[in-house]
Amino acid sequence: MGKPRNDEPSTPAEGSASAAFLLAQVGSHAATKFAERLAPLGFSPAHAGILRILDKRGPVTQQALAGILGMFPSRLVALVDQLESRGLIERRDHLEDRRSYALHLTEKGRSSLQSIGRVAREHQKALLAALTVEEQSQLGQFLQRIADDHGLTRGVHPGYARLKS
Amino acid sequence: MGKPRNDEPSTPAEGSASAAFLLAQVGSHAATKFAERLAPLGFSPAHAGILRILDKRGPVTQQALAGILGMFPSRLVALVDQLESRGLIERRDHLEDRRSYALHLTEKGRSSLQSIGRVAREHQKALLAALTVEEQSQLGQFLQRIADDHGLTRGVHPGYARLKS
DNA sequence: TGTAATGATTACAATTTGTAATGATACAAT
DNA sequence: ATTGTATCATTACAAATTGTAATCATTACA
Repeated sequence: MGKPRNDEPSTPAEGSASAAFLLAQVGSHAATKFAERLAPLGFSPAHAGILRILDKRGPVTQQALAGILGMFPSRLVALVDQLESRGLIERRDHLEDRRSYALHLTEKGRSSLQSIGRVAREHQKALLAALTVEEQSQLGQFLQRIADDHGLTRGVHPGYARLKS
Repeated sequence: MGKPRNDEPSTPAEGSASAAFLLAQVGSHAATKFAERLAPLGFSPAHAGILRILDKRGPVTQQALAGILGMFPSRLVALVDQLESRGLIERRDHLEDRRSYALHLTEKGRSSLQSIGRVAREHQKALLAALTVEEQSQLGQFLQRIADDHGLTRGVHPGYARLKS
């Protein structure tokens, strides 16, 4: 009954699924729940992702933003339209290249981002309620190490590419 | 610099994202990578899920299977067709109700399930390579507790409902 | 019996997602 | 300068996905 060795991965057989499966399962659930909490504010996860990136990486072109989010520029158009019509971001003229816009986060957008942050914290609290604070921190470290190991971009959910507008 | 208290969740600010976000991010990545490993065998995650459930929960009707997977019965038809045409499952007559079929896993299906299991273990090994075996086990326990806490059905990925045929 | 409900399937409508075409602009090479 | 090619945002369009409704056979209930 010793612990499994590294080259002979555990097959948790009955009772608990594999960590990899659980990761996908719980991750999907987390994404769904977060989207549900976001919906009342009129945002989709993709909206939140856009605001987040604009906040962190300053003004960018739509092309660059699409690249970061891993979605087609054509799909970004509608999302940007929606956020701009709500006054959360602005399409300002790009100084050096008149083909493109420089997307800016407005004050109102920054404020929305804070609301989103609050929702995210509530979400996290509910999601991880089964763990002690200490364990939550450990979980976060494990996940961050996995994410880094696989070259995942911080703050960019691979699923943005296919989360509805 | 003490640890955050429970009613004042940590905002990891810079450097590392929140555990909830990481969960969704890494989980999505895990699902994608698993699907990629499965593709060469001619399976989608949904296929694997069906075989898995038939193996564990004996013969079931398509209606019941759709319920378990959280997908529409109409969508299941094509998936079952594909698996049956490959001889991995069978639509046998239901003894008590001639409207429905009893879906059975064949020997060949059982063998495919083993191949899938091997792929899953390779996948897990690669996915969790950044963690020690001890940490992998801990991660699995954390995730299982979260999954149980939220009433997630063991072995059923919420995303099956929208993973391509 | 007959009337409503259920299971599998098919048909269809709605949504989502990827690609290609458009018009304006930039850049590189004459 | 001028011509050709590449890029950016946008639109138009095609393909795939997904949800709903209709169908047919069968079962359950009144």
